[in-house]
Amino acid sequence: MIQEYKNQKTKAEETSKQTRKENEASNPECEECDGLMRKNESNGEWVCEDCGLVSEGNAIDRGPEWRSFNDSSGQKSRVGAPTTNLIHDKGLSTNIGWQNKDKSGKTLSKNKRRRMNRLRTWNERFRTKDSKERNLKQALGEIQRMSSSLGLNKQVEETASMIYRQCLEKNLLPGRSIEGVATASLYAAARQCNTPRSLDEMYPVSRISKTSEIDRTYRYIAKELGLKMEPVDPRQYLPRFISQLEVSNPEDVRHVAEEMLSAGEDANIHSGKSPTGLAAAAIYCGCLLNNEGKTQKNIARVSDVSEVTIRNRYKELLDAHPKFEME
DNA sequence: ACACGTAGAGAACTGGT
DNA sequence: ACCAGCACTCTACGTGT
Repeated sequence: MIQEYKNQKTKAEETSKQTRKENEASNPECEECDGLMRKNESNGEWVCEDCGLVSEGNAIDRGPEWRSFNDSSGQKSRVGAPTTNLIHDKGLSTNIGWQNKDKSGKTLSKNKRRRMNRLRTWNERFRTKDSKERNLKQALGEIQRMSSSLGLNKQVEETASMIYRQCLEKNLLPGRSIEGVATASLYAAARQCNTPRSLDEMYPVSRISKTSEIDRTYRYIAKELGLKMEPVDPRQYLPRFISQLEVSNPEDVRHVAEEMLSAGEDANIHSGKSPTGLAAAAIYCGCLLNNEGKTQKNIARVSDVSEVTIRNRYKELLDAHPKFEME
């Protein structure tokens, strides 16, 4: 008996370790240096491991509450799951127990039982009170299913859920399928979270019969919600790429790269180009001018951009910069 | 080994009908 | 709603230093 209890305990410890690991994998990235943010469990703040930046955006600790309410037993009790956008009512709804017993465990009288039944019925009606709620419930399930088979993280799921909620609020659903809007939301969310998946990747995991429907729906909701799909600032990638490159003077390289990017912006050669490509090219310039001896191949590997693109972009950047203008 | 250039294919978007 | 064209990036080569 005791042995069994111990086994259970170690099993529970193992699973909690595992979930902690999984949680860490979905930790947000630092806005300043792209390092991994870690949560300080005592106050719920997110702190960057690399630069020490403290994020205020998520200052509320939504973790479950593990504390003792009953001093005599000393057992810790869990108050509830963290709120999440992934459950249609954010997990905040009331549930009425099915046992017809009062708090001391006594069976309820016939009259009270009938009353509880009525309460349950109405509670259920309010919980999924209209078509929107039921709709949302189904869509969020779809989003989670697709997200997991595409290997997207929780952050993307949450973002997709937010987008879907906005579609509902703005009444964009009528005339469109739940599947379509859910898939489009996930597609948009994956892009916003910098882990994009192509439309062709989305198609097989969705329950959509036509490829073009995802494309069309995505365009529609992006337009209606004013989703900002503007390309990210190439500067955002500099610190991460440079640190992965392991150059001797990261600051100098970064300085030159930023200068090149600014000159490129002034010359308006950045529009339509991939931000990672521009960042990689700017870093290549920085390495050349600082004699870091990094090849295009080195940079292509850390930036996930082809050598060809680096070549094309870096020549444009040089042309755009007044200092290096071709004679 | 590296830099550079080119061709052909493919993905995402735009605009015309 | 559909299709064609676009500007871009990719892979896979070949060439020159």
